Amino acid sequence: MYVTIPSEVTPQKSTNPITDKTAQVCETNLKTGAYLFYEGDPVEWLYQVKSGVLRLTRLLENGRRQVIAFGYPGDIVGFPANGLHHTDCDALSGARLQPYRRATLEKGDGDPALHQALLQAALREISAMQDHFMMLGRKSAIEKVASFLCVLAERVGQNAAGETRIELPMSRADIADFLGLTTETVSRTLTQLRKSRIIEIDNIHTIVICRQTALLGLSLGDRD
Amino acid sequence: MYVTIPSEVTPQKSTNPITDKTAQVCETNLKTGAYLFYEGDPVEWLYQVKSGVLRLTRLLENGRRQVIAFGYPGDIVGFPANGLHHTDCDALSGARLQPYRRATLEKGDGDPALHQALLQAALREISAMQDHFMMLGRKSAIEKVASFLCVLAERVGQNAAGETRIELPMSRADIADFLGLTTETVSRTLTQLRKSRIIEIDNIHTIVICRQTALLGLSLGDRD
DNA sequence: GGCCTAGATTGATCCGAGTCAAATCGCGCG
DNA sequence: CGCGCGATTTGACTCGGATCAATCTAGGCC
Repeated sequence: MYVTIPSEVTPQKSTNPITDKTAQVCETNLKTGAYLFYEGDPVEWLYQVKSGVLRLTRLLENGRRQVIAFGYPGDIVGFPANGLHHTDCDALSGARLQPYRRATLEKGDGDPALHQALLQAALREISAMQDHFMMLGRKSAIEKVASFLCVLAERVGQNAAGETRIELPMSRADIADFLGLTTETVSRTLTQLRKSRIIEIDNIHTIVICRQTALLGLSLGDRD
Repeated sequence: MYVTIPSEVTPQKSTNPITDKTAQVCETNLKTGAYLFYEGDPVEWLYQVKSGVLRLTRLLENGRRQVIAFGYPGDIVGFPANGLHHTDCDALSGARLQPYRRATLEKGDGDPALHQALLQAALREISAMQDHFMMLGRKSAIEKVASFLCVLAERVGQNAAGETRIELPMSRADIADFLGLTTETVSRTLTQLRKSRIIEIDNIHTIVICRQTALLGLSLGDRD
């Protein structure tokens, strides 16, 4: 899940499942907390998330961490760079995954349609990451948090009675490391949004967006 | 040019020219300041930079700007997302470019080797952008500037008498927008590096790195 | 040469987010 | 049920980098 600027939602939803009529390999499962791969591992498979949420992280030598992305259903993770994984990847909640052979992306042998789909996914990822640059480089804490919630609402929000409910399987620290903030700042910002009645915090891992338009405005930098 | 963490230079240099024995299309030239494409344009060509430096930028609605990347010789620019360019691109200095048809990347017809090379370039770009995430999200001003100079030194530095000289065709504002800083902070940080005799500022667009090891240390977050 | 101007530098001040610390919450477990 | 511990929230304070403003510099041009 790459946080994109809400105003420019990609026209063709990345949640469309890749055609799996030719899938040679069965889905696999990954338990909560289990690792799918580590940075430096040789890439043998790419994975499309079918259910659950993955976390992709990188560590800086001095212990600082960056959450590169959250992998939500529809997303494809594990693109190789020089044949190797360049992030760690583990499951925030039990996940079902559809593996695709690395050769399908790189050689295209076997299934041209699948090759094509994987290639397009890689190209979309480049674009999504560029959106994330704006986020990390140029947005304030409240804009970052508001953007994050808006994207999640768009991707996995459950609408009911004019409100949108979203589950946050990740910790505050994960959100902080994704947005380039500290846990304290994430927590304070959520409190601030709650106090201005834009969101409700149902429980730590469930947020209800009450005033979507206001949140969207904040994510774009409108003064409160 | 994507700023990567100096300690993990990609083993196969991205400056290796893609085989152009089968290049159907001649090189094209781009004058300083001229635009190669704009955000939203349909992608017809990808371009490999042969000489000169390109600048890829995105604008946020409220005027804030992010420099996504600088395109140095060997880099490939113009990867499509849903068939469209997702950045503006202009030349910081007169550039020679080798165009490749978009179909060569996406369909692979004609030249499988070229298709393969473009695909690998796209995958390397994903990895390079993840490095940049660490930069934008987790590094201080001095670490950012030091990292930037180290990468440029590695990519295009001219070694002489134990010193490395680098040309900066971009303005301080470009560097700032690339690193997620302000021009003032970039300027102050360069002054600070100059005063601690780690670099010399020959003229505004030429920097000499005197103490490469110290600069590398700063880029990794060692306390000065 | 001398002016003009955009870009760069430097200075003073402010503020947002980080840091450090303490209190609180929530859940698993004996 | 009460305990213990990690995650979260809240508070007080600090500081790095932004902001606002004032030079300074170097080309470009007459």
